[in-house]
Amino acid sequence: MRRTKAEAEATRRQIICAAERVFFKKGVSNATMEDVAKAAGVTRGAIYWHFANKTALFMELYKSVPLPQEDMVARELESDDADVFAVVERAAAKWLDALASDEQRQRILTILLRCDYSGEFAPVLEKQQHVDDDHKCKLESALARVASKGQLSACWTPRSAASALRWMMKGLCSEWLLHGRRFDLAGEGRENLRRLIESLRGADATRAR
Amino acid sequence: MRRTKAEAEATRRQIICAAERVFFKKGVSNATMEDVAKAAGVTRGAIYWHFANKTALFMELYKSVPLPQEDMVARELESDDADVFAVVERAAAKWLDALASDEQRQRILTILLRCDYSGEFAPVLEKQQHVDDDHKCKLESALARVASKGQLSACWTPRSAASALRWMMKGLCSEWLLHGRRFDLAGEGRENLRRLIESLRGADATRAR
DNA sequence: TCGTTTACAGACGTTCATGTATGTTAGGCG
DNA sequence: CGCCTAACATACATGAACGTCTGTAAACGA
Repeated sequence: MRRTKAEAEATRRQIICAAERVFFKKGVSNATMEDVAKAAGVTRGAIYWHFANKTALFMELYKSVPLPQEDMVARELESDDADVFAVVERAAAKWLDALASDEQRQRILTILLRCDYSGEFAPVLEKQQHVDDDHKCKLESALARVASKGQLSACWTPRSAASALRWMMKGLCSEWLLHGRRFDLAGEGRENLRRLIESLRGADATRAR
Repeated sequence: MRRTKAEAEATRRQIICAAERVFFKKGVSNATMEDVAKAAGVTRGAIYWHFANKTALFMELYKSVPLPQEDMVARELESDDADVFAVVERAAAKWLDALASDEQRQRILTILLRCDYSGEFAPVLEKQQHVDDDHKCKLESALARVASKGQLSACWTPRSAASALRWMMKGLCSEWLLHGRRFDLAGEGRENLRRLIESLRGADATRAR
């Protein structure tokens, strides 16, 4: 019953897919390898062949999902003449659309939000921290350029504006994912984003449409 | 070695205190009753005497910490002539101060942020959801009254403003607790809150100090 | 075509945490 | 003052999950 290379790759994908569903349903720490094996229609032996342990499986899921930061710090942000606000709004909206229409991505992000990062998964949290820091820096310096052109409302500093944007995005997604996706993420998310950005813009905020 | 009532109550508190430290360090799911017992200087027998199991211990911790919502939906908010913005800002700032100066509260909230709510702890998450909903409603209706007086900026609706406020608070606290408390929570938190609220206020935002 | 290795299934041994059951001692109460 | 029970400590039984080891049949390379 030796499988061909293609078949092996297929079962590997089955295992990852099953892990995603099981982790989502029972939580990472409560899920057992046996659970994942059953859901994938294989035995634990197969899983241990493809992955070292549960941590490795989790890492695989973590690697497989694009985070909002990757989109939001688009290269365009670095160009000096870009409309930073528009770029950020577009990128965020695009990412929200992608999340809203991809159930798999929803499950994986939910898993990442719910899981316990103490112990074995601590490095993941640390890495996430660095990604966050980096994203914050990029956003902040872009907003600093905006401010130097006098296009940032007097209410805000580059730093606080960057924080507000990031927290808004995170709060939005967290609430949507953890509280049962009870509102229209793409619609309301985009709307709220737009409102915040309007507030960040200078005096022309009130005459914007 | 039968203890007096007072002594028993003391060991009970020791256990809770130890659980807090151990849960914080190893995470709820990775922590064992033996760990907690050692940290408390007792045996597992003592813990099982005072608590049914680890879930009960966790619930005890959950009950013991005041959440920001309780302060933010102060009764003052319901009074019709109150300055809603000022009330919210003061309540939030007060809560941030309390958190920043109380390490125990920090640890407990960190535990609650990190832990895996699938399975046994799911009810906690649900309850949290209802508290959140309730808080959102209260805040929203208060902001609706503000809007009816024309004191809410044209950029915002009551609903989006309430969301923005809540997400800002959550993002602020989450980042501070999960990323190693690397900034001044009370100071920067209050500052950002103030900026957002200034943006929520009407046209007088720019002439505010 | 034949040996080797891959891709698993299944069995095994071990660890480890949990919950309970029992033992023990002293406090509180009549 | 003596009994009962509170407040634990200790010992025990159980089971679940893990990781490994062996078996095996077929794919793949030479």
